[in-house]
Amino acid sequence: MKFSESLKKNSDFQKVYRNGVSKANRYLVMYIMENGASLNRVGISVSKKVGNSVVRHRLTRLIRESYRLHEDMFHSGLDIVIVVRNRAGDKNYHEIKDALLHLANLHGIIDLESNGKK
RNA sequence: GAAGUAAGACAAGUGAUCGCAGCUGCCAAUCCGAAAGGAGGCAGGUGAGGAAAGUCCGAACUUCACAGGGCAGGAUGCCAGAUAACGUCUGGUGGAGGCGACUCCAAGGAAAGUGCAACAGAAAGAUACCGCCGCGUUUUUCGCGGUAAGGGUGGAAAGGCGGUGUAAGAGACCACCGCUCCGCUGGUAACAGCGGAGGCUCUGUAAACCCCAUCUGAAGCAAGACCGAACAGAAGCGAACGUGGCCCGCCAGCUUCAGGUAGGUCGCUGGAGGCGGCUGGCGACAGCCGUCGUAGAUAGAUGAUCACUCACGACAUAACUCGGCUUAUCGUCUUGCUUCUUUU
Repeated sequence: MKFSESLKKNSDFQKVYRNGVSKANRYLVMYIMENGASLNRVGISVSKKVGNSVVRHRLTRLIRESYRLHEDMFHSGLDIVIVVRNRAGDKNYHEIKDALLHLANLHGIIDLESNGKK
């Protein structure tokens, strides 16, 4: 990913959970916190309640792919944590992508017009 | 052809675009570096499973512990073999099921001891409820005694079955079968066959405690090895400044050392390896020859979109590596064998 790296340490996740702003819809929960850097850092969390290893890996990839393909639209300098809710287990790419963009729009961190030009 | 049984193979496919992780090659130009090289870029090729799962056994490897012996705990439990090893596998023996192919079996010990056996039933290491027989009484009834052949209960009722016998019965006696012991024969053995003797008096349960025999040190790749910032530590040096009348000392600084945190490198994939052939063995397997190169991430890589085809796609994602076991699973195909039916 060009403008982003992944969020790795547990302490980073905890920091975002504690200090960030959260919004949710049917399938996802998104936590946002400004990190003061020029890059975005993205973390994805899928609980074991959602499904077995295959389901969890698939959801992680769908979210990562959704973010990657729409990276240009996101504002930078943010720490983003995306938590998958239980009912998202059997959803396909388009539903996950729409959920992700919907949440980003709620947070006001994306620029929809740049997508229209592209 | 139908039904079944055993063994094995596969686990939707093709193309295009974008994306991810190692590897190989190239890079005059960007950044770091004295250089090697690295970051980055481009190209090529590779990239999860039959169970990768459960983590139930066994091993390899690593660290720690360790004179020797015993106890406790744990595991295994017919015999012989295979194997690095096993609780796995192979071939047998015995038992259970099936017409059969074939499948299944924690398959040592119940006179060492303890426990448990609900309910039913008269009685569960002992018994007489009904019944049968005898005697007494007697219209019936009732009482005493004998009896396990019959009924009923139960998972299980005192060896089975037929006869002799008897008041009725009973291994009381006899034949056959079974059980235990002894001998002989066959077999490496489990065991089988034959012969003889004995009693048939004492149920089941040891995936209940237990007894006997054999095995067994612990933890696990987040094992562990190496390099190694920062902070704090030790030793040495210590110009100037400060403390001080001055020296030592302290503070600051430099050098070295040990320690081993963040981080990095290794462990990390070529191995008791796959495939084919020959030889030995009933077989598990072993030996020899040829051939193949097949993931190594470290918050954790296999995805997305579009198009087409079909049977419309199950269970499920490597994390040090092997050998097994168990469990989950949409379906497709191959081969051997069995039973039945039809045709010749």
